[in-house]
Amino acid sequence: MNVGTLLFIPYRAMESEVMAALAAAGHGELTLAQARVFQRIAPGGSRPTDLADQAQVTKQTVGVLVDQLQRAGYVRRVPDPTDGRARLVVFTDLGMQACVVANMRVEEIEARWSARLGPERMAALRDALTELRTLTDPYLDGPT
Amino acid sequence: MNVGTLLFIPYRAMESEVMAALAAAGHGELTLAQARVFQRIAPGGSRPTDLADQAQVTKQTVGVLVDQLQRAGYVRRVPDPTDGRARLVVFTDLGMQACVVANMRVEEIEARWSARLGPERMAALRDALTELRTLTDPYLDGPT
DNA sequence: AAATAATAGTCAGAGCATCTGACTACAATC
DNA sequence: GATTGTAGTCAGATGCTCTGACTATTATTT
Repeated sequence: MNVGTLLFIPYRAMESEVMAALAAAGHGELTLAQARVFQRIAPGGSRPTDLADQAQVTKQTVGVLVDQLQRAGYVRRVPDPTDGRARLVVFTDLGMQACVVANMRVEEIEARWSARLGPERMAALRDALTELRTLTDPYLDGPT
Repeated sequence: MNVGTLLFIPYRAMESEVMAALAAAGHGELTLAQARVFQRIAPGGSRPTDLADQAQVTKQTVGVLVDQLQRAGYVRRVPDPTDGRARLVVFTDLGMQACVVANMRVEEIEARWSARLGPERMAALRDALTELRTLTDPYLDGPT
């Protein structure tokens, strides 16, 4: 089985489980596509263009998804004080709550993985993946 | 950065590069969704239902994508000799050519990753991911 | 300072992917 | 032989994503 598929399996498993945790916490209206943008919003807010780069979709797509997130009450758009053309997508209180739910579940999953592999191998896995970013992440020189 | 995202980055990079290699080899009409089903077809043929389980989409979706692959000449549907209800999706010659192109590129990418990490860490990465499957792969008890 | 080019974002329209629900055909079980 | 389960398809609807065109603002050039 190729490494690409081996990467995909746990990635997809984590994603599914986090979506389930969100649904269980009352955020069932969130779709996967919305969540993929949502999770990339920085604590201090992010520009739609940056979100598009990171999620590897067009900025039009991000625009649609941010519209939906905004209508559902998870984010707001505020003007970017440093650039009159830009706007920042920031969390609302509801959005931050969802963030907490998701992050807690991510930690739980990572703990489970670590228990299976042992702390050293888990750390080695993380290190290896981090190093691969230098080869594969087109977005390494990202925004703040 | 959470491990889920770290898994996603190289996965997506490999996928994109393989799609580019296919396009460069004249298979530019293949879409990502088609390829995700296509790559899971076993050498001896696979049932649509199995493909759906592995790709984690509904069998209706697989049906649509297999229709497209068939129309494009990459696969054929043949009756399953062991079960009158079932059909097997098998590669055509063109399909096998595309397979070769994809597999060669996968090997090339894995070699590049291995060169970066060193053979031991690459092997450890593969081992760790394989072991995680026991926790995360709903499809471990798969078909032949 | 004015003109030009580049960047951030939005609007409109189209196509593809995916789902739910309902259905047919065949197989397995009782 | 009747019932239940499984493989697959058909139809309809929704959601995601894209390309192309546009406005507003900023940066660069002359």
